[in-house]
Amino acid sequence: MPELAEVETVRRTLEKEIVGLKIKDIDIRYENMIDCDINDFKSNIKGQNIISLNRRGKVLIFNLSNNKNILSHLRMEGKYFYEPNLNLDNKHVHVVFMLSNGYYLMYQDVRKFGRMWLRNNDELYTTKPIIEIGFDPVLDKSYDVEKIYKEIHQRKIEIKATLLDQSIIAGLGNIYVDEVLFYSKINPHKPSNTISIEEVEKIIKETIRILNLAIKYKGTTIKTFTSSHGVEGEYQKFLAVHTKTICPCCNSKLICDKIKGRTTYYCSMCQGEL
DNA sequence: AAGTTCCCCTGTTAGC
DNA sequence: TGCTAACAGGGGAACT
Repeated sequence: MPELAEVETVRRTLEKEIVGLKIKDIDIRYENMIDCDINDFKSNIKGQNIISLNRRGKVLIFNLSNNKNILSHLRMEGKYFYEPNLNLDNKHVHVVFMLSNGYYLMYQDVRKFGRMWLRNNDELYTTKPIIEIGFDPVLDKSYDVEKIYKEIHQRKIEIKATLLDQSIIAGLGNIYVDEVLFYSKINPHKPSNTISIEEVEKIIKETIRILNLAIKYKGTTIKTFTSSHGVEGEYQKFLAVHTKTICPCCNSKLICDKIKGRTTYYCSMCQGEL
């Protein structure tokens, strides 16, 4: 569920809380969360200062004083809590960082889909997961429309499925991709190889506009299966089609179906035929 | 190289 | 009431 806007909101919140602090110790309670040797992970982190907190696509990057970085992908339900007390009753807390000011940074993930990696500064952008991440619509101030058009146009799958692929445009997930396609007036089922370069430009501009607006409102909070104690955003008030039933533009009934196994909302009137 | 399928997880909900 | 199966979904791995 956290998409670029939510991850950026988490980054901004955490940045104020933890940058400058030292990681005194780390407790990994669910080992599959870590994508490398647990002991290497621990020994490389313990005793390091948190220099900065960055982001690329949906990946959080904790830059440490030993030129290493903790990469964290929240996937579906990952959340960070920064609190003075350790909550051991919470069975969904899988990683605990003990900080130099006595506070705890706890990573909670009900579905356990999240992952963490450890990368050196010099390999950060040339190894997975970040090497797979394409144009970041919020961080990258310029883009090559021709290149993005080519990457989209050479695929035959539905445009929504292509936009969910982080290697072309990064940061869109199931909610914002529906919004972007609605405002771009493009049917999500349209084959990617029938998308024109003008439509690609529209998609990029709407992606930049919508993600920045969503960040302004601290992301979208939609009721998931679990009650969330994480960052509560406001952007759900501005959603045009995702989770809605009536088109805000023409008042016709929205269509709700599946693309790549993802629930998809769109207006067949406003977003045209295939 | 692109596309397809399976898999990881667990809380919630529909169905019997 | 209690059980089971289906479902939700981002992305990686393996395979075609």
